[in-house]
Amino acid sequence: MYKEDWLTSSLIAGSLSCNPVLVRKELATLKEGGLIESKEGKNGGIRILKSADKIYLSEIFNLVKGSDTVLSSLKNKPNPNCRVGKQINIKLDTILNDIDNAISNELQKQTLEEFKNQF
Amino acid sequence: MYKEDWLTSSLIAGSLSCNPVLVRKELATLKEGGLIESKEGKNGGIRILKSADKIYLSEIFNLVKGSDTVLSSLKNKPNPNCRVGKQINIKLDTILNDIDNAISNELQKQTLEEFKNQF
DNA sequence: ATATACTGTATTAATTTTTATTACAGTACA
DNA sequence: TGTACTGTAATAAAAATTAATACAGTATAT
Repeated sequence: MYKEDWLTSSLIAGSLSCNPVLVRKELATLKEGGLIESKEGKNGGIRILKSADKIYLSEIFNLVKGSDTVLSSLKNKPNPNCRVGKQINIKLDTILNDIDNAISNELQKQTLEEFKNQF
Repeated sequence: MYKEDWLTSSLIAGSLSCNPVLVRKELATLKEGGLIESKEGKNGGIRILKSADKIYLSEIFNLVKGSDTVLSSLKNKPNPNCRVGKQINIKLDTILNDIDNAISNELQKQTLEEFKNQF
């Protein structure tokens, strides 16, 4: 097993121009989703676990997205005594979920391998 | 012409629990798009210009969205000496635009009138 | 065994973005 | 001519994101 197999969070962070801790946090999500694995200790790091041609961009999207809808976390607090306000968030949430699904469907058209091969 | 025809930014802001100035700014976009009209001066305000059953939610989305893509403003600045970094934003932008289009298509399924009638 | 270099995670600080506030010129109405 | 709006700019406050620091736990190599 070569050292180069494992990318460190520092290396990735350098490439992205961001903080290694942020990388480790975000990648924890991909790890939970089974897309990558990580190894602690010296010469450790992160590497892809699932074959890139089996990873659709939608899978990454849905993992990273988490439980919120993408376009809003619906933090507005309308008047519950208002006939519309009482229901608006429920109705909006339906649309927001439809949007998430539409995005997911769009991203299902391309695998990570296909994306990679553009370069 | 009745006073009630024109909603003031304060009234709308109250209903949304936000600031009237914010409402006036956002609605300026809808005005440019021809969805609403506004009247200055006493008893002025804002009212819908186009019939709600002719306004698809996609139209509102595209106006409010502006020129950026929804999921990112691509403010990352990858290394231009990197073979991937050099092109990544162009390739990502393609996907981000596809996503915007997918959202727009989804929102084209419903008019404002149909949304309103849920209440 | 022991120094080294990683992950994982928590806490706090800094930065950026969003929203609110204040102010006021311009306008239409009564 | 006073009043109540919009439109817009400038600044302040709040919220969200990102960065920095710290350190326990762990695997490797010597």
